[in-house]
Amino acid sequence: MEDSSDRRPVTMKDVARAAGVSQSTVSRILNGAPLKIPVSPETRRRVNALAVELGYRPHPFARALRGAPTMLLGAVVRDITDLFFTTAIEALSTEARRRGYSVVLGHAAQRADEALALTAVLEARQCDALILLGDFTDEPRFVEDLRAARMPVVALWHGAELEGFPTVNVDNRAGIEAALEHLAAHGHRRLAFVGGESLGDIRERQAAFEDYHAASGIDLAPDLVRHVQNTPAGGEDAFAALAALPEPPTAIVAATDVLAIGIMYAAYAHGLSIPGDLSVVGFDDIPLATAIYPGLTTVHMPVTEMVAAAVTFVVGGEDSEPAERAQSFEPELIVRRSTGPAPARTGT
Amino acid sequence: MEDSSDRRPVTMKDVARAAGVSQSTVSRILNGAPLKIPVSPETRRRVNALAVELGYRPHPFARALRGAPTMLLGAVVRDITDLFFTTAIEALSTEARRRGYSVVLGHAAQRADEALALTAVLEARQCDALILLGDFTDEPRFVEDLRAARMPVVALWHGAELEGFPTVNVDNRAGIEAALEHLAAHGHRRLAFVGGESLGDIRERQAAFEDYHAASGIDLAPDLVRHVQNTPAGGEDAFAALAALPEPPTAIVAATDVLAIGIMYAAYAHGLSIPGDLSVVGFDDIPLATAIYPGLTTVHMPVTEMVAAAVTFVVGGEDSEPAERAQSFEPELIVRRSTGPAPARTGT
DNA sequence: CTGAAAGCGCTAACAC
DNA sequence: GTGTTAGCGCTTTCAG
Repeated sequence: MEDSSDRRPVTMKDVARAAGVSQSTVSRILNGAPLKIPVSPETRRRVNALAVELGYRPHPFARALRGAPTMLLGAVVRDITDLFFTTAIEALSTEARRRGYSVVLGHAAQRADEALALTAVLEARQCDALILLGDFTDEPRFVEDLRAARMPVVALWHGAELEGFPTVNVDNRAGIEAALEHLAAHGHRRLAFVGGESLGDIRERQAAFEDYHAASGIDLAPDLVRHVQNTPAGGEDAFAALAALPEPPTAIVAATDVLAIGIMYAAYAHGLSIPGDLSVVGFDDIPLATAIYPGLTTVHMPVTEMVAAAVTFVVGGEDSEPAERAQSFEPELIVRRSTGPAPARTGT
Repeated sequence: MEDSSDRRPVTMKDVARAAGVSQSTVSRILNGAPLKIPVSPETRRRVNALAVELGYRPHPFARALRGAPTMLLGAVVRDITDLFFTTAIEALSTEARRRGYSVVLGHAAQRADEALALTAVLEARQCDALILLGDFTDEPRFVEDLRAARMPVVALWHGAELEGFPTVNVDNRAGIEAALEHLAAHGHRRLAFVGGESLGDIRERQAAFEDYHAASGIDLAPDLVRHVQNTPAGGEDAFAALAALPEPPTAIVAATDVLAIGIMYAAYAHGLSIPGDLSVVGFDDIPLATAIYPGLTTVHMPVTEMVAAAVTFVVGGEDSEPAERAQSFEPELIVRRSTGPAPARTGT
């Protein structure tokens, strides 16, 4: 059925020779809108058949050379082991394929000079666009390089504006407020906040937490706001510190689910029950959130939609163009079993 | 300092014009081994300086067109949300960058036809090589396409041989045996095995589990081997089934840490303490394993080395070439707190 | 030591 | 309708 002389890739020239037409005719037929360009149906049929039979595959680099898009999307992720970004990348990969793109991974290493090297690789016209996942404000040289690069860039979950680039974010304030109102309705009056590095989303979530206290007149001891590494281990550290307080909180708002998981484990290890002794709220709604006992109450984001919006920003819309340079999506509080009424023991 | 006419990418022609030499001279200078090719030191110096000053960047596609490697590694992952593969990808990304490569993600979608589409993208000479992460035997058409593609392919954690491709695997049998001996030393005589889809690594781990029982004359009720989805939720399902048994196991061997996590949660929810009432062993040693209460005893793999070996297979060794077409690495049991003596209640 | 020229696979004017 | 011709940015003979 197939030619067994399967040595060298089949080029247009091969197809042309086989069909007895010129190479450019083959190009026209294989590319142009089906019936837009003037070619005889007969030739068209013959060439198409031959192309399939010979197993012709366009060579993307040759096309790219001619100025065609590479159909490659560069994804730069702050920390690819972060469970949240893992799901984000899956969504991105799916959305990219849906549009015919592939994703080139550029997980930003710890070291600044590596992030730099990254630009060189990704910027070298290899990708049609760059998608930043997470906050990069602590990588100023990298951002500077990006600005110099002539390539569409979008910042996803950067948390705040990234001067000069379109951004797609979640309304962190609304998410935190929903969580706090939920806790308040359950009688919690002594709340703690645990976050990772004070960047982007985290910073916004913390600000919302603090503002809520100020607005509702609840006293907020500085000890109740903790910064740790954004890992379960970090969450454990934070719990340890909070549990050691003279008057521990009855509820903890974690800036991410990853932290919440660590907090819950540490609470169990400490002999507490959840939500009996302590309520915990997360943020992100990673898949693990449903699989963790007793189910994590958390703030869900429309990840798929956000990713789609980001892709639209950089490679152009599917239908209508996005209006603004910065898009914000509304999150939703998902109430599971990790939150409940404040324990009675709470003092006046 | 910099030219402000920062419009179009700087090509060799630009550098040549600026230096007053021919474009081919620029090519020679910018590529050839530093002093191997005959060019006057003076010209060399001037061209190099100009290249930097103008911000010249080689265009990889033009090079690729000429037959140069694309420096792109395609990574096809069964399930990119799998916590284990997440760490694997990070390792791969790091190793790739170390060698000057970038990673193109091709996470295989659920649906077979999508996995197929994958080939078209990755096979089209975009990548220098393909790295398969996980088992793909249930995707025969994909594997078939791979075989037809003229591109180096290696299977990492495919679990068993992949007919025709080099493979890099862990010695699953040794890992399971270490776990079982550890449990046996603690007096456990009634053990259960929980695994995901019976593919690759999972199948091997299960076989080792069963063989161990046969060899040591321990009776193994069929009910004690469960297959569930490879997620924490799957682990919970498995635990529920095992706990409902007339004589539940005193220890559970999970084929992956992800499952172990679900099992542990379900055990807590069931009122059990670990390892007091139940011992749990995992496999993989994902980062979460240390961050989970009370610390998961699990089988660790030399991920970095394995990834490096796989890359060496497909893009050539750094120093010496690997001898075999299939490499196997030795795992190591990491004992944490999720395993302990079998509870006294165990019947005779 | 260096320039001219060809060509990688493909697209796009421009002829006929 | 279809062939011819350039040329994308780069490497590589082949002449000087």
